[in-house]
Amino acid sequence: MVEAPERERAVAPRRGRETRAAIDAAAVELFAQRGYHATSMRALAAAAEIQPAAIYHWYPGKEAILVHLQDEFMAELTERVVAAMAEQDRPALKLAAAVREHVAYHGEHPDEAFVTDSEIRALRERPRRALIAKRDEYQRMFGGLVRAGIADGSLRTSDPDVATYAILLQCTGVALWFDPSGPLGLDEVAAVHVELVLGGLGADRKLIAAAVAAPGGRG
Amino acid sequence: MVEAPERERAVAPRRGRETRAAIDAAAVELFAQRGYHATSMRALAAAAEIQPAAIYHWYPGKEAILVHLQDEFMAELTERVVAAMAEQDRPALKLAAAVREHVAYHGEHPDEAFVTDSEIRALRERPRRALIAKRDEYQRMFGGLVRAGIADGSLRTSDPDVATYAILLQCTGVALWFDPSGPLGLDEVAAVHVELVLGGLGADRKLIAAAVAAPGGRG
DNA sequence: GTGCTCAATGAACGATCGTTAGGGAACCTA
DNA sequence: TAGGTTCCCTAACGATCGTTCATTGAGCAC
Repeated sequence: MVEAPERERAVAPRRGRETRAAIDAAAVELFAQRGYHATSMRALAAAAEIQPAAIYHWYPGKEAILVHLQDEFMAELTERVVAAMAEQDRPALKLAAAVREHVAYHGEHPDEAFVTDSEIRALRERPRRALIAKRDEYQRMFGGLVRAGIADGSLRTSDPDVATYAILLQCTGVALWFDPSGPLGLDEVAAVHVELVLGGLGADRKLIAAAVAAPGGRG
Repeated sequence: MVEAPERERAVAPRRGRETRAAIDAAAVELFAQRGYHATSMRALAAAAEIQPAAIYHWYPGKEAILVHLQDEFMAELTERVVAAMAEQDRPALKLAAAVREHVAYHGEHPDEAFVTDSEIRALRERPRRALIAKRDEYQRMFGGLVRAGIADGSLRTSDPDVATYAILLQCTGVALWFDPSGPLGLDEVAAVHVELVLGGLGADRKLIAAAVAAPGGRG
């Protein structure tokens, strides 16, 4: 029998769980840069330096990568914001801490934030509903703080729901434009947002100054 | 000769320019709902009730539909906001008018707004650069108003650039959540945003009340 | 060293993608 | 009514998509 000519196999080193991390990193970057549908499994594999079929050892399919990424982001974001809120007592200061942490986390993880927000529609019914439920619950936290601030007289707005949407949108948007090498640091950007949010809610200057000054319980 | 059995041709009525409008309408809806890359030319054609090949009579390709849609939105938005600004004299009131018009237009055309904002990355280099240039110019208009308001002493912020980003993000976001059948009308939502924006910029209550009250020069 | 699991491979599947070729019916103009 | 143009069709192109298949080499337990 004639032996088939030994073709070299381009064997990637066996990296175990590191491979999964490489897939995740590639997915975050490419989904954010080009979008979920514009990113092929082959492009993902190339960025992770494996063959396309190897992805299926770690994930059941393309959508599962997206779901994993979004779930992780929402969980970590929620945990950090809840923790930041817990360090304050007055509603307006809780809101300020939440805004500060929300901005900081979005500035630190802009790609994850962008993918989580913008690729909801890429999900099929079931996981989409689940993610939207988490997002809604997260938003209700902020809404509750706005209402509590109004109730105790420190805040004021002609519509708490609209105000809540506006607050979250401007803070989430930081992920779209913040540049770590720009003139302002993340904590400065966060402070500006605290000022904008509380100002928009009619807080008095002393309260705003106090909220801007307090660095998330670390002071 | 044997005649081939006459198969029925599914002939759509000739609609001329109406067909183009149907393609545009289908594109706005489907691009907004599923995303540009997730929308096939076949899906577009089905929604417009024509065959896929007919699209190429009106557009040179898929990207051209997106470009047309985005250009039209940016042009109309800019025109309306510029006109609204022109009806006021003081910077803070110009800003309020711009915010009001920006919110109104986004509330009226949420799909177009969303597609224009979120599908920039789907464009190839050339049209992407062109759209980004228009968007940046539009943003600079708002930035100029913020700075002018600071210069004349009616507004105040610790960073005009961050404030400008925040203003545009919260107002643009109205396209994401506004529901015409909801409890608030578009002009009410716009008024809330005027209040939030000017409040965030430290305007005094009299100024805010004046800006909220003035319905875009019609009073 | 023998057997088993893990992590990865090359090759191929059917489906769908954007696009094009070529033709024909409807409409306008003269 | 003849001729040209407009509008839309059917059919198919090559490329690429997400995914599956059978297989293989490395490393570990006994």
